[in-house]
Amino acid sequence: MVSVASWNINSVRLRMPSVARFLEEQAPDVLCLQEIKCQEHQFPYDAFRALGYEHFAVHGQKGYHGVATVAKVPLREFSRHDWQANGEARHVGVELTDPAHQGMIIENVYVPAGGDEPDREINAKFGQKLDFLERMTRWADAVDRPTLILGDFNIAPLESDVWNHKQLLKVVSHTPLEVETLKRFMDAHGWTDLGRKHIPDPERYFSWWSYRSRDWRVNDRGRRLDHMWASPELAAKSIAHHVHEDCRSWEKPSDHVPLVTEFAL
Amino acid sequence: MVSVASWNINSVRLRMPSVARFLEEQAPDVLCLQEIKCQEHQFPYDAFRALGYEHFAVHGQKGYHGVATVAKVPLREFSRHDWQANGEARHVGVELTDPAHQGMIIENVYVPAGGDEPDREINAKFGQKLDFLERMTRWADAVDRPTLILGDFNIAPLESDVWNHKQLLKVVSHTPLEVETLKRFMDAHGWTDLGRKHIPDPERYFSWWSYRSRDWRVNDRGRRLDHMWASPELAAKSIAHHVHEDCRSWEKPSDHVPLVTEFAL
DNA sequence: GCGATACCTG
DNA sequence: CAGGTATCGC
Repeated sequence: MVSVASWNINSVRLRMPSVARFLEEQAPDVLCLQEIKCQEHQFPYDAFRALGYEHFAVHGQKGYHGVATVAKVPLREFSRHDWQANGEARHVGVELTDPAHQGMIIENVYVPAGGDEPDREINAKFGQKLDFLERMTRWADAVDRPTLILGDFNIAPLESDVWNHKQLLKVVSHTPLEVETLKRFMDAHGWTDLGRKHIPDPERYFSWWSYRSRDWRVNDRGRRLDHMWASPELAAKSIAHHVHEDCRSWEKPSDHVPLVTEFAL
Repeated sequence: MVSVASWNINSVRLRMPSVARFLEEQAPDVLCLQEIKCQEHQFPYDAFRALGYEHFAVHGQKGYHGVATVAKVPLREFSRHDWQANGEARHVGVELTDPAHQGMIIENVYVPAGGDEPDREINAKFGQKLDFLERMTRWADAVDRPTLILGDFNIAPLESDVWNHKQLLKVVSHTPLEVETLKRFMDAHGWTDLGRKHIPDPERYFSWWSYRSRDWRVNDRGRRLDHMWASPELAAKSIAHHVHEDCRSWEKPSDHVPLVTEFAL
C-alpha cells in the first residue's frame, strides 16, 4: 500500500501550517507540491521532518513556480527536467526505493498557466503552455517504468471538469486546443486519468476555485486543473482517490485543494 | 480627571488588535495616534466605536504619516495644521468640549524623522525636520489656551533619553542641533516636559526601540522619541505618567510604546 | 526589521 | 484576491 498526494500550495512557506494539518490528518506516504515559490535553501525541511517526512526532492526557484516531493518512505531523485530549457522549475521526478514500492516513479509537474488570451499568435504564454505539453508528450513516449505523473496541469479537459463548459470554451484552461494537446499527451503513453477512474465523468469534480470570488462555495465556480495519471500497469492498482475540498475553507487557503490516490502494491 | 495617551502605532489598520487590547487594559479617555498610515476613509472607526471610543479627529494620508485622536469623551477638531504646506498629515488639534475638561486643547503631532545624515546641506529631510520645528515654534508663540502637545517628536533631547549618549551624538534624533531646535520650541511657550516631570532625568526613559535589533530587551538600545508637553497652567495638574513598555513585546508590535498622562481637572 | 507602495503572475 | 518581487521610508 502506498498513498500519494498532490497539492498546488501557492507558497509552501506561507502555507506550512496548512500543510502540517493536512499531513497530520491524512498522512499520505508521499506529498507532491507545486508552486512552492521558494528556492531550495528556503524550503522548510525541518518542519517536514518534524512531521515524519524525511525524504525530499526539491526543485525550487526564486519567487515563481517550484515543485517538491516529500515522503515518509525512501525515495531518490530520478529526474529533473527543464523541458523548455528556460530555467523554470516545473518538474521533479522521484523513484520510491523501498522494494515494497516496486520501483514506482512519481513525476511531479507544474504546467504553465498560459496567460489570459487563448491565442498563440498574440499571447506568448499560451504558446509556451502548448509547447510545454508537446515536449512532455515526446518525453512520455519513452516512459518505460511504472509511473504516476501528477500535478497542476492547468487544464480542465472534460465538460464536467468546469462549472460551466460553454462559458469557459474561450477561457484558458478549457479551450479545445488545450484539451486536444493534453489528449495527445495522454495517448503518447496510454495514461489513465485516475481522478476520472474513481469519480467518473460527468460527476462534478473540481480541484481549484479562484481567489477572486468572494465566497468560493456560493456559486461553486471551480475547475479540475490538478490531475494524477498512471501508466497502465499502475492504474490497475489504484484503489481509492480523494479530493480534499475542505482545505479550500481553511485559514489562508491555497486556491487549489489536495488530491490523494491509494495504490495496492 | 482625564487621561490622555500617545502612541506612534505604525499602521493603525495592521495594529488594531493591539490598540484594542491597550484600550481595554488602560482605558485612557483620549488616545492620540501617529503614523496611522491610512487615509481617513480607511480609518477603523467601527472598531473604535465598539470599544467605546466614539469621538474622532483624523488627519490621514495615503501610505505615510497621518495622525488621529480618538476619545471616549466629547471633542471637536480644533485645528489641522500643515505647517510646511507640503500636504503631509502630521498634525491634528482637538478641544475637549465637556465642561469638566475646561476647554483643554490636545495637539497631536508627528515630527518628520529627518533621514540618515544629520546635515541640512546634504540631506533635505534633515532640513525639513528642523524647518518643521521652527514653524511649530513660531506657532507655539501664540498658543493662549491650556494645551497639551504630544506625539512622536523624533528627538531624544537628554543624555538619559538614549541608551548611549556619546554614540548617538551624530545620529539623527539626538544631535545637538536638533536638541537646541527642540529647546527653542519648548521656550517659545514655556512647555513642561511631563515625561521628565514624572520620571526625572537621569532616570532611564525610552519610548522607542528599533525593529532592527533581534531582541529589543537584550541590549535595550532605546530612545525617548515620544513626548507629552503641557502649557504651564495644565502641567501643574498632571498627576501621573506611565510608559507602557510591555506593548513592545506584544505580537506584531509597533516600534514605539504608548505613554499615558493623567490630569486632575 | 517592518510598514507602505507599485508591478507581475496566477 | 493573493502570492511573489522591488524600492522607499522610518
